[in-house]
Amino acid sequence: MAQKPVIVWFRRDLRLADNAALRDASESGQPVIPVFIHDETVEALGAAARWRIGEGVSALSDSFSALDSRLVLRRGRALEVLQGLIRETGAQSVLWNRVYDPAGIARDREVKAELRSGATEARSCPGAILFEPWGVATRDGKPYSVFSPFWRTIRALDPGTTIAPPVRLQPLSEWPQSERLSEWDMGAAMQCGRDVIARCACVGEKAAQKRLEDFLSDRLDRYAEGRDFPALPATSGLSENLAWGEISPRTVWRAAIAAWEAGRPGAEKFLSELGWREFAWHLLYHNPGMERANWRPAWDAFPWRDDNADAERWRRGMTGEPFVDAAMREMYVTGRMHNRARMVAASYLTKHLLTHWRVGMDWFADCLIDWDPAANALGWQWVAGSGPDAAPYFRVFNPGTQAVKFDPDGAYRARFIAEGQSDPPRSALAYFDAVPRRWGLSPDCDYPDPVIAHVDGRVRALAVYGTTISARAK
DNA sequence: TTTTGAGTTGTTCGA
DNA sequence: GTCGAACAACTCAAA
Repeated sequence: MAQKPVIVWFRRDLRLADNAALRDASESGQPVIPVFIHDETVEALGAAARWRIGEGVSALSDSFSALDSRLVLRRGRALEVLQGLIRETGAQSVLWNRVYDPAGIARDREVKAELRSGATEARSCPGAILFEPWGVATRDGKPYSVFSPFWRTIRALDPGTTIAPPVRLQPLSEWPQSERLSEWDMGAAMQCGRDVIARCACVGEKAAQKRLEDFLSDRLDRYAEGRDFPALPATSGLSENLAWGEISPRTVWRAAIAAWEAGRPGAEKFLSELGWREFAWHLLYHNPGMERANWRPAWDAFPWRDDNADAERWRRGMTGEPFVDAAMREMYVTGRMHNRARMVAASYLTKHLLTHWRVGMDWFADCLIDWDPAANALGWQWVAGSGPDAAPYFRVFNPGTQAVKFDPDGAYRARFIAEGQSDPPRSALAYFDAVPRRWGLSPDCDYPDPVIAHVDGRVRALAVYGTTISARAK
């Protein structure tokens, strides 16, 4: 009897465990063809994210090799690549795990319709979030737009058990051709930053699992207090792996629930952070416009500046505000930024520098290896004030006060700002290796004066809010 | 339908 | 140094 292979199309689910599409394919008894497609959505990723997904694909490829299988790599429009593979292999079906961003949804809808019209089974499975967005609603049947009631609801739900990774996959008699990952040169856009960030990245399914285990054993109990201090190793660091699906949110959720049931302090707080990730994806699903547009229309009247010279200083970690600059440099050196630092840096750009949150978000998209469109749309709009949170307009972070509170001994700032230190640490010097040469930065230069004094920035921001947002409400 | 309580993460000022 | 109040008003979600 002829083989009727099943294609499993990998996208943001670079793992074998808790992978519904892969499970269904392997249980079909047919040969499984795993494929990753370098399509326009990969092309659209920022520099660091594109490099990072390449690393994840490499690790996934190794995992399949260990199963005597092969991850097929192809470049092109997803539909055409899949149709080509179907022709070449006689595959009868294509399975994948859903994504929930607007561009991904549009692509997948077309792929599904076209494949089905060609009499190929095309089916998507859940996996990138805990609950399907259309399954969580208020009593009125509307999607939640406030976190607390959303959280109360999903906290009581059960996302189900995790799926074991396949032990073996039905072999294929003849493998379709694969492109080489090295030829894709996924780090091309990163220039000098690539080697610096590579030292900090934690790639692949095994590494993600270990990260989770280490966090639960070493750091969970102090998570609630420690998570606000960017110099401490207090957080899970899993955003990087969750972003590319190297670990499933359900795996993390169930581990955290077990810790909570064991009475571990910090477990509830950690769970709620998973809740925020979930909330962001549900919001984006129901409000696809919020990637680019103010969630509160009243904010369309706010005279944010487009890109400008101050914003450029912000990007370069040269605002003269040490906590903000440390944050921006951390992103350049590690590809990530501590959550508290993200808030302070974002507040500074949108309020002190009166620059549109999209300008900052676009930069984050280019620099973060844990880039997540939903979390960033929510986070940036939340800080800016335009998002679903009703943040009081007068909430303007004071970078100096934040530093005193959350970096009391200056360890975080010293870690990433070399200027003024007689013997700066490697992490601070690494910044100068990572940034483009044309910026002309050197650790021997003087640290800049502040772009704007905090008091002046605060007063200016509040004045603009007063004459636009709050005036319109009257 | 109407009412009611509540709402991630802050800062500043004055007692 | 510490503490409470003011900084606005709105919208959501549930009863």
